[in-house]
Amino acid sequence: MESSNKKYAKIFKALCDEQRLKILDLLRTGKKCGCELLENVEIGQSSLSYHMKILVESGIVESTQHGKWIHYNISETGSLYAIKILKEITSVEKL
Amino acid sequence: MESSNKKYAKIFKALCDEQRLKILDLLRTGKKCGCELLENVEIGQSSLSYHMKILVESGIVESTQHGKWIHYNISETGSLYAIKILKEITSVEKL
DNA sequence: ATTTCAGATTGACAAATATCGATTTGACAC
DNA sequence: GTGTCAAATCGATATTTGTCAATCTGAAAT
Repeated sequence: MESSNKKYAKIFKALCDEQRLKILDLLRTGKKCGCELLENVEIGQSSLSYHMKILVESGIVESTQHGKWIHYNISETGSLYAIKILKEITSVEKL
Repeated sequence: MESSNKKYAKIFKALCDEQRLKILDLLRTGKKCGCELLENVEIGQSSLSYHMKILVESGIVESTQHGKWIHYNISETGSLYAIKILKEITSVEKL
């Protein structure tokens, strides 16, 4: 319960950067590869790769390799988990 | 829609630090003043004040002054709003 | 009006983050 | 194999964040 905070912080850390929120927004219209994302974001390739790693490790985004491309999409499981956690940590205990 | 990302990032930024999650957890059992929180957290008074400001500005926590004490509590409105935003940004558009 | 105590603010500093350009890796074509 | 293109990694750097100790502010009590 104490140490879950580290895990939870990691999830919300994925969501506290403007670039990553922009990327997430791009993914809302469906699965996209890195180079597609790169065209719609104002950062370089290495920075994009850095952000994608954070998003994937948070569980909110998942990636699948298709040859040399990697396709990214919003993970429903990961998203629902994040929502569950958010509800939990903001719920006031009833007496 | 583009610039809301800044606003959203601010909300999730409140949740991406272990100390703040710890504080939120303490508030789950009810309204508490700063000095009470201070006793249960391993940081100094100025750091606590810094974190409380971030939490309050995110809308997830609200504060009320009682004399020289300030009471903090989890805001239901703010929490519901955060949940709403999280659902939105992770929802995949249906065609 | 002085003292006391809760909380905010300031200045300094270390650690973590986000960025870039350059290089490396890995898959597919040729 | 060689070349090509997507993505990862590395090294350097600027910015942001979290922390502390010290000081300031503001309310309540004496």
